[in-house]
Amino acid sequence: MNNTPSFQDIIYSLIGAIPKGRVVTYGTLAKMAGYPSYVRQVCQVIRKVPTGSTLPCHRIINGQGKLSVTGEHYIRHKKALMGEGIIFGPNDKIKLKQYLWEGFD
DNA sequence: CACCTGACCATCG
DNA sequence: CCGATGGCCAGGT
Repeated sequence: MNNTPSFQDIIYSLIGAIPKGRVVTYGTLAKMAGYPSYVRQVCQVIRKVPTGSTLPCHRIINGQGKLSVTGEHYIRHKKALMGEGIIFGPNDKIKLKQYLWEGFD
C-alpha cells in the first residue's frame, strides 16, 4: 500500500473531474496535480490512456488553445468538444479565457 | 548505466 | 506572428 498516490493516479483523478464544456492544458493539469514541472509526464500518462477509456482525455489541450494530437485523435477530440458546446476558432483554436478550467467552477 | 523519446511550455529574435 | 532553443522529468530500449 502506498500512502503516496502515483502521479498517474492523480492525473487520472483530475481528468475525471474536468467539468463538461471545459478544457484543461497539460501545464494546468500538472499544476493541479501538485507537480508544475511534470508536464512531460502528464503527456506520457495521457498518451497511455486507451481511446475507449471513460476518462474525458479529449478535454485536454495544449497551452495554445489547440489540440496537441494529430490524425484520428484530432477528429475524435474535436467532435467530442464541439458536442459539449465548445466553439472552435477560425484556426481550430479554442478560447482558453472562456473554457479553461483551473480547478474552480 | 547511457541514450532516446514524448498528445509540453516559456523565452528569444 | 512564427521558428528555433532550452528546460523539465520519467519510462523504455
